[in-house]
Amino acid sequence: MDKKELKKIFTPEQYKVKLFDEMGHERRQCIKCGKYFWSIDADRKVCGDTVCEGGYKFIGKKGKNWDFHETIKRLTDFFKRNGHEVIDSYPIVARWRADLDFTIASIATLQPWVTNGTVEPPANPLVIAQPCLRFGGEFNDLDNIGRTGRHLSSFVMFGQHAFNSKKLTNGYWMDRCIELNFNFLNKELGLKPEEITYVEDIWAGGGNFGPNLESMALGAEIVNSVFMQYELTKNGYRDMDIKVIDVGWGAERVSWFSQGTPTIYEATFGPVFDYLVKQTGLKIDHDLLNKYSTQAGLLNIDDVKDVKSARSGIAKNLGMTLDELNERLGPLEGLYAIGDHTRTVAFAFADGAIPSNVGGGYNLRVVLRRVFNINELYGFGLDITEVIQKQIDYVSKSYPRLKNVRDYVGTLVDLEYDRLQTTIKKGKSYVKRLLKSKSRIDEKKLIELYQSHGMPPETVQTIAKEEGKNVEIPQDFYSKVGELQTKKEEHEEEVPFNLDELKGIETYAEYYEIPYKYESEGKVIKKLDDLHFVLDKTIIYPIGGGQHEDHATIKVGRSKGRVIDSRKYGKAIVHTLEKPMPALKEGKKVKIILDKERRLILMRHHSAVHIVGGAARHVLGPHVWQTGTDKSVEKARLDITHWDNISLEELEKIERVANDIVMANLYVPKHVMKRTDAEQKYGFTIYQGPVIPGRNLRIVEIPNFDIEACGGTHVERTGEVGFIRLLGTEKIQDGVIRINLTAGTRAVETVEHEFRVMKEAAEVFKVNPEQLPATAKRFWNEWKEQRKKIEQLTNELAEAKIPIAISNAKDLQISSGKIKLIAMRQDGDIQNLIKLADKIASETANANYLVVIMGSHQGRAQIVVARSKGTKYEISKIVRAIGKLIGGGGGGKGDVVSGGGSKPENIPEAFKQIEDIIKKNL
RNA sequence: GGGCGGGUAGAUCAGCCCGGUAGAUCGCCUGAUUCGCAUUCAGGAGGCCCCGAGUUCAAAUCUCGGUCCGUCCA
Repeated sequence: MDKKELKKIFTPEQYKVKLFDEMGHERRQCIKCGKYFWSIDADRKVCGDTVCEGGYKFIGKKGKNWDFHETIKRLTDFFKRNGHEVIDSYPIVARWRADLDFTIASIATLQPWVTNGTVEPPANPLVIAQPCLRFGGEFNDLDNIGRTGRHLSSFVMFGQHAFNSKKLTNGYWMDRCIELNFNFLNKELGLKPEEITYVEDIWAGGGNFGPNLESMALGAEIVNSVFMQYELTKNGYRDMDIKVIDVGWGAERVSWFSQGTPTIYEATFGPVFDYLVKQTGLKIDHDLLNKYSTQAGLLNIDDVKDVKSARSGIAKNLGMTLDELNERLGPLEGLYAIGDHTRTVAFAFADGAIPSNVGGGYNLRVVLRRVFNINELYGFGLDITEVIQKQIDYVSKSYPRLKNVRDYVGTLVDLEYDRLQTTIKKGKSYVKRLLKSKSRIDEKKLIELYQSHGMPPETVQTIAKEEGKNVEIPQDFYSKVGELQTKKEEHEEEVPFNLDELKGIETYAEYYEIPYKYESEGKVIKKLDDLHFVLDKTIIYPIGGGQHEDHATIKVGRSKGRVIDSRKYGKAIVHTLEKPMPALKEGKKVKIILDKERRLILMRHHSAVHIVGGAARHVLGPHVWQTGTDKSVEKARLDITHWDNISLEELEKIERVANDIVMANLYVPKHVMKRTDAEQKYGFTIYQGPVIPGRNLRIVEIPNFDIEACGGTHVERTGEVGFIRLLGTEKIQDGVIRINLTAGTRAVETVEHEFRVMKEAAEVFKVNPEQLPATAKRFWNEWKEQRKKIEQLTNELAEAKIPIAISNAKDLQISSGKIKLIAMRQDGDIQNLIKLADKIASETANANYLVVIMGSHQGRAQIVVARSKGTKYEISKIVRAIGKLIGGGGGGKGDVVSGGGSKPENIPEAFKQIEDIIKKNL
């Protein structure tokens, strides 16, 4: 359904809320844009949107003058007074969402579980001052940040949410929502009733849609109240089970509106902006800025291409060209962008995001690099780490968690700066080399430079200009690059049976009760086919949370079977048999005898991963988050966020801390609790593992060390893990390090294996393992020396033979004249033979000599044929012919060619035939 | 998550397409020039060509796998 079709659904009545009725708001159509709006001002002809209004009217007009923090406080207090519960903000890194890297809206924190009804809302109605990140998309091209005066890559969305369903009766709908909205704008923000208009529209997204009302005043859209009401179906649409009020107050926008500063940036960054101006000594042309800002609202950012043309339109209105405008406002806009980007980085770092070459971390890298580039471009000379620290100082008044990153901001910034410098340096020298070797760099090369070496075509062009060469950039370069992007194929996991059969079937997970229960009974409640069945309760753990599944022997009466796979589908746990078992029928009782060894290893590995994760956080810092794990019978692995490779010292430290926890033999309590309670009690660090749906969370707690929501099987006491051995680390991607480890018996085996390897190596050298490194080094060096000496000696030996060989040359008559043939036997490395032949060829330069050297080496025959330098005999033919005789071939180009074969015993015969071969081939 | 580029002397890189003697520049060492330094000249040392497997008479070069570094996109 497109918007036109949707519009038919919404009648004016649907928008007519109680407030409009009571206060006498009338519905009219905007003479500019044609949209319908509600207002009590009878003279009003336009809807109030910026474009229709002809620009911003609030700029330069001091309102309530709320800064960033006060705005949040005012909003919070207002809604608290009006029956809303205040919820702590979620992290900006959306770990609970598989489909998002970052939190992009306040409602995202409640999706999908609250909005789909799995989980009750933490409160109803509620408000949440949620920091959000938006790096791209139609509304937020990074390039435009700083230019439009109102766009931010990070912002606080003050979410006002209410939920309505049969069960959720404490919510409210449009009437109350707009009443609150009006009261806030009027009584708190101080707007006159006639200044406020409400514009009708339809919101749609994510398969849902509903009406919405945009609150406008003084040429600005202040907030959009969305009423999520319908969901799309195959045949149309229907009411949602839970209707949701989704109002996202832009804290920065409200703050800006109340201050009337030229742009949102002065209003938002507060003292940080003053700092930036002071540090750079930038002189701001206030007159121009004010004029520009009033009109900047007209920049139609729905279409990125339009920003340029809209800007030149504004420039024209201001009586200058676009270039002039860019020149005069450029540095200030750069400063705005730096303010925005550093704030974003501070928010992202605070919740554990790390710049990377993959995923959301890449966005962060791009943002940081833009900061460096802008700083350079305008010669600001800002200390970026310091700017970020200033942002932390300011923002942490409302978001204290930002302070956690103080210690490592500098490390990350420096690391990223160095990386950028290296990339630029390498790219530059590569481009320069290309320019020297090739006369022009074509489109294909430009794309390669950009995609593989990070060199934007503009930079390539600049460098080329410096070298006095011209490089043409295709107009549609970036879209061409985009086209090359391969579409990714999504392949769904194949299920060997019909999932519908599992509807309403539930297995009780008995494995949680006592982790050391190895025998139990269950009843077959569903048999899907010969191999797959479901029990009413089971101790066989299904694969999940990175932990591999249990195996078991099962008995039905006297017949036995093996369970070799176990998986969870919805609430049912499906076991897979090794081979069909006729005795196993629905309704039958089954005895389960768990594969104890396997369970123990998996359990130890799982607990060990928690312990090592805690140890890594302990040793490396609070920025460490788990991004993935795998626990198999052989080993376990743990992926964590960290900006650099883990050094051997750090690894040893982690191993020691981990084993300290093991030896402390701490009790590991597990408790199932409400998701919202767990979040409140332990914080969001419980979400280390994969996304866990559902109302309740199982919390696995290693007291004062590591607390995670986790559905795996775990030891009762840490001591049962036995021993943890770290195998090593690898860098999966920038910002993610994998730690491989083993625990318990496997750890002992690991150490045994390491010891054996070392012992065997030491035995070869006949030394103590202690002396192994020194001895190996010595042998290595000696080997290199001796290899060189051998080479040198064979060289000398060969050289000594040269005069004799030359004097023994035999005259040979061929069709084109006379030649002198040197045929000699020399065993040894082919390289040496080649060198010998080359020397003879040099010494007999221009003298019609032909050299044939044959010999054996390591059971194989080798031939080298050479000609006097300066002659042009086709010797590759000769070597190929000889090669055939000794079971091989040969070839080459130049004065020396080589070949060989597998039959050294034929060498004497080959020598006999040499003259014939030469005569035939020359 | 997907794609692309790369790993060769202490450093920066060429050679790879099209298999056949492993190179350049800088740096280092020695000698000459110089009162000494810089300079210049002459000579020299320095390479498991990332690792492993395959193809081949022959692999830095071709194929496959791994590893490390870089980069772009979603």
